Amino acid sequence: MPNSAVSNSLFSSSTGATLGRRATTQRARFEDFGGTRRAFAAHEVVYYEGDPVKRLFQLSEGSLMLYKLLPDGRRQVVEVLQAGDIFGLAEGSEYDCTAETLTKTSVYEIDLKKVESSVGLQQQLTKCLIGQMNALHEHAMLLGRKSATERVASFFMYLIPNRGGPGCVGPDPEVEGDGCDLELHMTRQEIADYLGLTIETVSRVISDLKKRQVIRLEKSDRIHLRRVCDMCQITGIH
Amino acid sequence: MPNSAVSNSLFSSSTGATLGRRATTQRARFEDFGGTRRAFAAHEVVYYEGDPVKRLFQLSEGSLMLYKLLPDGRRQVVEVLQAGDIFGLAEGSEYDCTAETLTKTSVYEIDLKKVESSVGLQQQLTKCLIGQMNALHEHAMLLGRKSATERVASFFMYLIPNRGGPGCVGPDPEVEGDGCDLELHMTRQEIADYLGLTIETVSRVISDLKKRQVIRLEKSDRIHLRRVCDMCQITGIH
DNA sequence: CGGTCTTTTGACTGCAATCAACCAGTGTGG
DNA sequence: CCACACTGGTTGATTGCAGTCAAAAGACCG
Repeated sequence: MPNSAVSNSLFSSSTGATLGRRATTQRARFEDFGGTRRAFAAHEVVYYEGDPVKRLFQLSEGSLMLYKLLPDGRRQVVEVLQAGDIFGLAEGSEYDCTAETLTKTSVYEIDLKKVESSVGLQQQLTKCLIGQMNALHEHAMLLGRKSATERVASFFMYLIPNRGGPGCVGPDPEVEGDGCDLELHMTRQEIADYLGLTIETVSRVISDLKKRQVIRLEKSDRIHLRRVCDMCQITGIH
Repeated sequence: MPNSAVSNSLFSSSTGATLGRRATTQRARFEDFGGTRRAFAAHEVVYYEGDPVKRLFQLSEGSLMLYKLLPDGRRQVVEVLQAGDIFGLAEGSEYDCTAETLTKTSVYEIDLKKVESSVGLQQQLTKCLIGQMNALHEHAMLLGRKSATERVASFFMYLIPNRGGPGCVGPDPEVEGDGCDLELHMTRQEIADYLGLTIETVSRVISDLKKRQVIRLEKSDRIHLRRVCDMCQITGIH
C-alpha cells in the first residue's frame, strides 16, 4: 500500500458504488442492524423535499436519484445513488431533496434513534457519507467547469466500475479489446437534469459520439462503448 | 416545533456555518477531544489533492476553500468552509481536493484512530458532514441551473446568517431598514472558480448590481447590501 | 514615481439554450 | 388491421448568455 499512512476500518478501503466513484468492495448493510426492508417501483417518490424527517434510508437494490427544484420548475438532480448508498439525512427537520426511484428498488429503513445509539451504524454511516461527499465534489467540477461533451463522457465513465478514477486499472488484458455495455436506467430528461444541460443538448452530444463511432446505441438507454479508454479521453480528466 | 417528528441530538438542530447553510448554533470543537491546534496565514495550502491522508481537520477560526483542478488548469472550488466545518476526509488513501486558506486561520488536527474510537467524535463528525452535504446539494443547484446573476446573488446570501434559507426570519424589525455589510475574503478569481464563472463575468454582474443600486462597494471585497430582501429576490429561490 | 497585480470595461465569438418540427415506438379502440 | 393519440427522442434554425481576447483603470508597494 504505497504512500498510505492509514488503513483502519473507518476511513480507508474503497466502498460503495455511488456515481462518481468507482469502488467495488462490499460494505455492511442496514439489514444487519435491524432495519426494515421496503420495495418501490420505478419512478416512485420515497419522500419529497420539505417533508418532515423521520427515518434514514439505505439503498439495497436498484438505483435512485435525489433532486431539488426551483419555484419556476428548474430541476437539478444532485445525486444518483446505487446499492449501499445512504439517503434521508438532513440538518434540520425537513428533507432538503426529493428522493425518487429510477428503477425498481429495495430500500432499508432505519429509525434515527437506532443510528444514534449504535457505534457500528455510525461508522457505517460515516464511511458512506465520505464516499458520497467525494462524488459530490467530482460532480461540482463537472457542473462548474466541463463542456457538454465532457459532462456526458464523464457520466458514462461513472457507470463503469474501476475505470476512469484515480484507481483506474486500464483495459483488462484478459479481455479482447476494451469495449463495454452500459444500461443508463435514466431518461434523457433525467440525464440532462443531472448534468446541468437540456434534453436537446444531451441528445445532440450522444448523436455526435455515435457519428464519431465512440459509441453505438443498442436502445436509447443501452449504449455500447467501442473503447473505454477513448471515452475516458473525452472526460477532460486526461 | 411544528411538523418535526424528531429532535434528537444527532440529526436535528441547526449547526455550523458552511456557506450554503445559514444556521447559528454552536457545536462541539475538536479541542474538546484532544485535537492539536495549528495556525495558517492567508493563502496557505494545508494539503494538496493527491497527498496521502494522515489526519482529520476542523476549522476553528477563519475561512478556507477546497478545490479540484483539471490537467488543463481549469479549477473548481467545491466548498468554502467556516468555523466548525470538517475537512480532510477521503474514501481512499489520498485527498480528493486541495485545501487552501482564504484568510488567517486556526485549525484543529486530530488523528484518524482517535475519531474512530470515540462515539462523541463520531456523532460530531456525522453532524458536520450532513450539513456540508446539504450545502453541496444547494451548490449543485447553483452550478447546474442558475444564471450568472443568480449565482452571485446566492453567493452573497450565503454570507448572511439566518437569511435566504428555509428558516429565513425576514428583515429584523428591531433594525431600521434591511441593509447589511459583507466581507468577501475572496478574490474575484476565487469567487469565479467557486461559482463556475469567469472573473470577467463576476465583475460584470457586480457592476450591474451596483448600477441597479442593489449593492454599494466599500472596497472590492467589502460590499454593502441596500436591502437584503432585494438581493434574495435575485437568487432564483423566490 | 514607475512597476506589478487585481479589477473593470469593451468588442466580439461561440457554445449551449430555446423554439419548433419531425420521427419512432407503444398502446388503444373502432 | 389500421387510424389515432401519446410519449420520448432526435434534428434543425436561431438566439442569447457567458466566455474569450484585449486594453484601460485602479490599488498597492517599494
